[in-house]
This record gives sequence, structure tokens and C-alpha cells, in this order.
Amino acid sequence: MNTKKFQKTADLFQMLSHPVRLQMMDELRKREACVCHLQAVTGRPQAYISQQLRILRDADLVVDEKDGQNVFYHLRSEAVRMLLQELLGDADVPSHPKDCTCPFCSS
Amino acid sequence: MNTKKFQKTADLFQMLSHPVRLQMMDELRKREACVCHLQAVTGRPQAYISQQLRILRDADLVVDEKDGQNVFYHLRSEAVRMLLQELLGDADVPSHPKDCTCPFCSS
DNA sequence: TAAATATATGCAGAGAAAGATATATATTGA
DNA sequence: TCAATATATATCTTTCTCTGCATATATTTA
Repeated sequence: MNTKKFQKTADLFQMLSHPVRLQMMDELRKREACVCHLQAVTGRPQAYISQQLRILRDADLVVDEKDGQNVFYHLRSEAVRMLLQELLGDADVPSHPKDCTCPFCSS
Repeated sequence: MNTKKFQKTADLFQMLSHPVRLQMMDELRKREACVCHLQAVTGRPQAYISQQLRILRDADLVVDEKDGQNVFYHLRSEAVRMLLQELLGDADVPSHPKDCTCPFCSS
């Protein structure tokens, strides 16, 4: 059935139709980031970020990579990166929130 | 606030995260189409199609143009057309359902 | 003019899905 | 042990989706 093709595409759009997930992915296209960084950037609690990351991981939109204490996430799909590029414009420089203790922010 | 940028983009994705609306837009990128054509293509009742078209119209994704008895819709945003191109592939030839009485199908 | 057709719109209700929040526990590494 | 993270669960609220039905309007045709 052709319906499946549209359903699959609709599911992808569903993943992306979420302001916080979008903000997280926008941050991720600047540079890989750990949970605490995304916490600081979005102002959301850790459990919330973890939940959204799991949703993104289950949808194959991000990949995680453990490095010592931290788990760093980065975008997986080049197509999604291009989508974000088209709709959000060029990637900004990475945020540098004061209340983030990740290696990037504390250095 | 930056939140608005993500919200706006999320709203666009929300519009697109709907299989029937996607199917309708997929048909529209092949050729302009009237309500009855989209009815035949999707197998949905007229009121349903009109409702979804209004949602798409309110989101500036489609434009309507009256021609005699029929109202023809076409895609408005080139960016959305490119999105569909990227995610759904090349546009197919227009559908030609038997139970459609529109000028294109009855000729 | 009367009837048929195409379309738009509104409303109501039911069910499903999504979102936010809080909490508790487990794992792992420094 | 502490800090970072993952995961599970529960609840509450909101939004979406679909359907059905009724109606209004404009246009075309008989």
C-alpha cells in the first residue's frame, strides 16, 4: 500500500514537530553534546531530556557515544541535517551556558 | 526569544505529520487538483477533504482558485515542494481514479 | 426556475496520542 | 561515595483524529 509511504514520512515529521526536540537537534548540529549540555541549553530537567533523547534515538535521528562519565549525542541522518539547514538556516556557534559542566563548557 | 523560531518550525512539521494531508500534497505536486479529485484519490468524504484543505490553506501551504463549479488547489511553497521531493522522491504522474468527475479525470 | 453538483463550514462526541511533570531506581565511572 | 545518565512508571492534561450530520452558498444544467 502507498499509505505506508506517507505514514512513514508522517512519522518522521512527527518526530520533528516538537520545539524542544528541534532545539536539541539544532544544538546537536552545531556540535555533539551530552545530556547536561542539552539540559542547560533548554532549561529542562534531566529526565525530560533523557526521554526526548530516547525518542530521537528510537527514531534513528541521533546516536549516542559514551565517553567516560558523559554520553555524547550527535545527529545521525544527513537528510535531517539538511532539513534543519533549509528551515533553520546555517548552524550557529555552539551555546556556552554558564551552568553546564560538560568538557566543552567548562574549558 | 529563540523558542519562537523552533515553535514555528515545529508547527510546519506538525502540518506535514499527517498521512492524508501528505497524500493530498503529494497529489498536488503532480498537478493542481479539485476537491472531488482528492476525495477519489484518498477515499475520504468531501467534508473531511475540505477540512484538511482548510488546515493546509490556513498554514499557507496550498492556494485555492475557483474555476466554474470546481475549486482547484495547488501547492504554494517551493520549500515544501522541495521537502516532498527529498522525502518522497520524484513526483509521479497524476492519479486517474475512475470515480472522479473532475475535468482532468473525465476527459 | 428547479434540481443537481461542488464546496465550505460548523459542531459534537469519542477515542487515541502526545506532552509535561514527578518520582524512584539502577548503572557506571571518577 | 558522588555525579551523570538511563529507564520505568504514573498521572494529568491537552491536543489530534475521525466520524457523522447538518447547513449554506455558488454554479451549472435540465
